[in-house]
Amino acid sequence: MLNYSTSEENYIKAIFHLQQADGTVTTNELAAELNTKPASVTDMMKKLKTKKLVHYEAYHGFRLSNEGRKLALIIIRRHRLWEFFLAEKLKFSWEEVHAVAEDLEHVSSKKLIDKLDEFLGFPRFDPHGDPIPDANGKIETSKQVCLQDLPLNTLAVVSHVSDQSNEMLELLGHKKIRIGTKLEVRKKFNFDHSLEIKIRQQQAMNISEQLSKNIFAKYDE
Amino acid sequence: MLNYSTSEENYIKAIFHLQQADGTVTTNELAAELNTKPASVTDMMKKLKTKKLVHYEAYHGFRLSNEGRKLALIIIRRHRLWEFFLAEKLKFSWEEVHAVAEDLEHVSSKKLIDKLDEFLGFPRFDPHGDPIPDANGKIETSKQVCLQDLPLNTLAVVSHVSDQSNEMLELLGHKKIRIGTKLEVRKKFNFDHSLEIKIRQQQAMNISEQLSKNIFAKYDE
DNA sequence: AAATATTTTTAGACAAACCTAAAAAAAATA
DNA sequence: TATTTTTTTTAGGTTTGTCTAAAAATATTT
Repeated sequence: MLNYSTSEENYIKAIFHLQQADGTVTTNELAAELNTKPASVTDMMKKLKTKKLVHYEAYHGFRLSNEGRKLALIIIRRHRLWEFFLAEKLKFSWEEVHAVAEDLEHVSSKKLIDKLDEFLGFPRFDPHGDPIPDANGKIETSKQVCLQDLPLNTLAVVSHVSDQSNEMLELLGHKKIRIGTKLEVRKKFNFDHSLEIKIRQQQAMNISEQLSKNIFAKYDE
Repeated sequence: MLNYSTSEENYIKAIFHLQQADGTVTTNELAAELNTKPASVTDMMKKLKTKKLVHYEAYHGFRLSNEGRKLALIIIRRHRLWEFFLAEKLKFSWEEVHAVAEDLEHVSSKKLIDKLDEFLGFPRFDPHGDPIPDANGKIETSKQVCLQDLPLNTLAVVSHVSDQSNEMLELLGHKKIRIGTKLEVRKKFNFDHSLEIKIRQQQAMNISEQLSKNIFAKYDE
C-alpha cells in the first residue's frame, strides 16, 4: 500500500461520503464539502485519476475506483478507531472527538491501527454509532432507521445520533439515551408524532418528534 | 500558542537535540541530522528567525530562543508520551516505538496530550528512559551514570539504555533488566571490569563491561 | 599573510496544493 | 432550438519546502 498525502486522503474520504448518497460526485459538491474551490478540486481529480484512485472524465463527475474505496475504508477505520479511543479511554466528549481524529487519522502505520484496534477490544461502532471497518476493510452496513420508523414493541439498539449539538447532547444525557442503549417504541401519537419509549430498568417516557428523528437504531427483522 | 508545520517542528526538535551537545548549531550539522541540504537549512532558519523561534545571524550558526525551546519541549513531550503509550498499552517493542511516534508527535491538540498524559498515569520516563516534560514544559534533568560509575551498594534505578539493537534487547530481556528496574552494584572486578549486580527478588548476577556501559541509572546522593 | 579548502548563503527552479479570473462545456429556460 | 445560466476546466499565480549550482564568507594550511 502506497503512501498518500493528508490532502489526498481528505479528498478520498470526502468522495466516499458524498457518493454514499449521490452515486457520482460533482466538482462543486466536493469543493463545498472540503471548503475549497472548484478549480482546486479539478486539479486534485486529475492527480487522483493518474493514481487510479478515482474514475473521472472531464465534466462528468467522478467516483472512487476499487483502490480508492479500499483507501477510503482504511482512513475511515483509522478515524473511527481514534474516535473510540478518545471517547472511551481519554474521556473526550462526543463533540470534541471528531476534530482530533481528523488529525490522527492521517498517521498511516497499519500496525499502529491494528494494535490500537486490539487494545480497544475490536469495537464495532464509534462513539457516534458509525460502524468501524475491520482490518480487511469490511464494514457493517445493516440498515438503521430513525425512531419514527421503528416497528412498535420491538427491541432496538441506538446506533447513531445525527445532530450532536450541545443542546442535543444535554437532552440525550438527561434522558439517558446513548449509543448502544436498548429501547422499544411503545406508542406513536398522531397528534404531535411524539413517541412513548421504554428503556430497560427505566420508566417509559415521551420524546418529541424532532428528537425521535435524530435518533437512529437497529433491530432484527 | 501558534501552530507550526511538521517541517518547522522537526527543525526545532533537531536543533534542540544538537544544541544539548554543542551549544550553537551549524548549518551542516543540522542538514546532516535532518537528511536535507544546507541550502534548505538556511531557508528554514530565515523563516524560524522571523517567527522568533531561533537566534540566527548569517554565517554564525543558531540556537533556540526561549520560545523555540518551549516549543521543542512541547514536541518532545508529545513524542515521549506517545512512545510510552505505544510500548505500554499497545505492546510495541522499544525499537518500533520511535518511528510511529515521529508521526504522532505532530498532532498538536494540547488537550489530547494532557489527557493522554493523565490516562497513562503521568509517566516520568519514556521506554528509552528519557524524561518526559510535564504540561508546563518542565523536564527532569537529574544526571544519570552508567553502571560502571555507580557507587557500590547504592540503590539505583535503570533510567536509560543507549544501545537498543535486537541483540541488546534479547540480553536485557534474559537478565530481566528494563527501565525502572531497581538494582545495586555489589562488586567490580578489575580483571575484566565485569560487575556483580543484585536486583530485588533475584539472585545476584554478573554482567560484562560492555553491557554495563550501555545501561544508565540514577541514584540519590 | 596569501593561497586553498570548507562552509554557508544566494539565486533560480521545481512540485504540491491552493488561489482568481477567464474560457469552455453542459444544463436550464425562454 | 436558441439563448441564458450554471458548472467545470484551463491558464497563470502564490506559498511552502525542497533542490542544484554558483557566489560569498569563513577557516585552514602553507
